[in-house]
Amino acid sequence: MSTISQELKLFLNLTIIQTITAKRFDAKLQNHGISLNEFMILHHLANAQDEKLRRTDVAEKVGLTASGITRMLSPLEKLGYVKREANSRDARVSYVKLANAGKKIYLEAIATAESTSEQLMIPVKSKKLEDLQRVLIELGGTIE
Amino acid sequence: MSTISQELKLFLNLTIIQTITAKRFDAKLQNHGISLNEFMILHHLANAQDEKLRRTDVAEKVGLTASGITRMLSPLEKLGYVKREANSRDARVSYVKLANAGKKIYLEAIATAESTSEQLMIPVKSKKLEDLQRVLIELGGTIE
DNA sequence: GCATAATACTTGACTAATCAAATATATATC
DNA sequence: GATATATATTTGATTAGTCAAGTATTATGC
Repeated sequence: MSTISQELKLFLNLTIIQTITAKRFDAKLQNHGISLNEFMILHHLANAQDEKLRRTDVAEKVGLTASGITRMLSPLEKLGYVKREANSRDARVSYVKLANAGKKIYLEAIATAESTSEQLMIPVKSKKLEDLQRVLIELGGTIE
Repeated sequence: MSTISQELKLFLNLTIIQTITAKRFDAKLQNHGISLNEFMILHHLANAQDEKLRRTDVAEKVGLTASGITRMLSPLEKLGYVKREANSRDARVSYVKLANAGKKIYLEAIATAESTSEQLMIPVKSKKLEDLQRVLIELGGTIE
């Protein structure tokens, strides 16, 4: 049996935990018609200056490529959750701005997100975050 | 600005950290021609009794669906990294068994995986895992 | 021991993302 | 101020996975 380092175990567990918890989270958010990544975009917009961000900044904040962001934003625009805004100083840039409908959905989804993450993180709370590896195991990590 | 709980922040950071680190990890493993999830399958097989597992067990261990596992294993079989084995007691079950070529690749990839995870987890080590949220921020979490 | 339900796996249709290339604009250099 | 390089975004082709349905087999209740 191969022995692997604590760091590698930790990383692998991070991976599987995220795979599993993201699915559960996503399923809950479907009640609001949005995905986890869409929720994350709305969150970043809601907390940004003027509730708007450049598309590359959105990409960086959610960890996707600019291309992926273009694809994700297109349906959100059609639904009227976000809108485009030009940058008067730089014509290459296109801002994404939170629209009213998007803000409404975001605020509704927050309640769901809070209760879901609370449920998911119960084991973390009880251990007071002191041992990440142990926590990851408790959350369902399969590498011990 | 909306205020969100520690648990939700933690979960969202877990998500983005994983998105980013998985990409880096995956890129490194490409030197061995395998993906992160393929590496994880080889790892579980290498550590299993008789170096074999049922397909559903593989699915559960890596957090994917049975369908996804079928699709992932197909190229690994073609490459001769894993092979099929029947279960004499239950004809529904098909074992996945680590083949020699697969073991070889796994052992080679381990070195890469170790050095990559070590690099990725440097901030974790230094903080001795005591504060997960702080660590996630240090790893690049964008929700503070 | 027969009908019903549960389990293991595969397949077709789809989706969310990637990458590489294309377009448009802005910045820097000489 | 012309040319080369860098940045912001979009698009076509591809990929890794999902879900729902289908097939085969096994387990359960009467």
